[in-house]
Amino acid sequence: MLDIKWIRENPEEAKEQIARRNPAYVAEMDQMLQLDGTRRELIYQSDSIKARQNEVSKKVPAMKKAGEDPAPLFAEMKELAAKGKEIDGVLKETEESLRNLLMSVPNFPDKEVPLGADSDENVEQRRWGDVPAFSFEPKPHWELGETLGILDPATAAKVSGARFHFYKGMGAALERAVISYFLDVHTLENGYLEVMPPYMVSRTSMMGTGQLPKFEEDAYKVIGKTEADEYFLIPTAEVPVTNMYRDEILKESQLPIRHCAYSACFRAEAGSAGRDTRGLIRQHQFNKVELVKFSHPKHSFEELETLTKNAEKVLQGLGLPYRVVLLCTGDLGFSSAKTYDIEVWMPSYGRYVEISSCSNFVDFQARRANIRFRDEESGKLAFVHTLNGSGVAIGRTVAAILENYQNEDGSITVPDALRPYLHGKEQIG
RNA sequence: GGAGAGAUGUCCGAGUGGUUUAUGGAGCUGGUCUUGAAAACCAGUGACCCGAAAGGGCCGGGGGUUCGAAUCCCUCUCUCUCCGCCA
Repeated sequence: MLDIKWIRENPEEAKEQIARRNPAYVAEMDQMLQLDGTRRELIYQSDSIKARQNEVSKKVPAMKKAGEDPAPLFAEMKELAAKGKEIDGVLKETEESLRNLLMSVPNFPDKEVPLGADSDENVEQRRWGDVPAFSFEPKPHWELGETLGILDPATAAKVSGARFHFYKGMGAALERAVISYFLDVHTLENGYLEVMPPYMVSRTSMMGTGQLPKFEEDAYKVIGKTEADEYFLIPTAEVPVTNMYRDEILKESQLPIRHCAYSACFRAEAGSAGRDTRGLIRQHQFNKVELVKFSHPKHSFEELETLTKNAEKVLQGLGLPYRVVLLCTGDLGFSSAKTYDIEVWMPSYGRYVEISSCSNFVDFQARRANIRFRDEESGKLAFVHTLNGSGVAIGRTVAAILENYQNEDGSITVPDALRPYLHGKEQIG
């Protein structure tokens, strides 16, 4: 959520900044300013009436004490109450409209984010590792997985539907090994505290991180005994882990807080019909290790750099070639001010494929979720900055391992780092 | 699922219809004292919203009763205690 106070004080700059993302939002910014003006006028009227009510009401006990009859005052009081109720009704509607608008406008892109329409205009930052040169025609991971009997989408389609997978035997073990390896790197080497979050969260939590209200069709909703007994399946562990600190006031000395979390993730993939229909790339349910940080505003951009490097480290550990791109304004996620995507080399695609997205949300999520800290210098409460990134997506990692480590006979060499997690096994198939 | 209790400012915690402009502590800031610190004492400081300020509003969310609600009623959300059930 953007800061309406800042927008009010810097309307032109606010419009310029939001226009970098999409000029269509400029009109919404004007609408916001108008609603804010109305709101403030109504608050002034409402507060004036209340002040008068309090003033008169204070006279009543004094008059009673003096033996006077306070009844003549009651006529004005009744009138004030009726007027106040009317104004408060309009005020409530205005505040609701303003809030809805504020909740549905995306974050300002950071000034360093390059201007661009879509992913073609993202800017490559660096590459790591050598793209493997095969002496044979490399197979896509879905073919390798089926031949090896370790991936079974057909049975999953029967049991659940499209975009689900059964992992079997060494496939399941490999997925599990990758999860353990990533968590070990992040907890033991990168200094993150592991948490295991709930997979179902409240509507309020989904609002807090920005998935709602705008992207409800992308989420799976779970209804219990009654309509009010409503949960959302988490699309990422970012949601429960960020909301751990919702409505909390942190001590400055606690910052930065760094958490890593493994979770299954659930996405409806609305609007992506026909894309990546084969293999592990785009599933309704997938596994992911997520990194989440709560930072002092002063240091959040440095924290984004280290977060990204922490995520890169696990790919380096597995020897998977990747590149890092800085997303342009047109490709930036709703809540993010600045995002680096990490893309792993996928031989079947003949290009790099997104495997992690590392973002600094600055105070956008913290304002929605009301996550604050006491600034020791000023003694004031201020919003923290939240960050998160995949560290990294498990299914896509397994796909990348199968493809990059495949041998001509269809077997897979197990990367060194994973062997301890697979009882020393060096090869699959 | 049954029964009960509760939600007040950064934290603890008073307040059950009208001088409460929300007691009182703790914390934080400044001062006195001290070689320094602690303690003690003095003063200042409270979330959030509107306002340039003065000031006003604001006691979990929403609704109601009343001339007047933190206080009474309804409702929602959450927390705690006991009982039952259960991996």
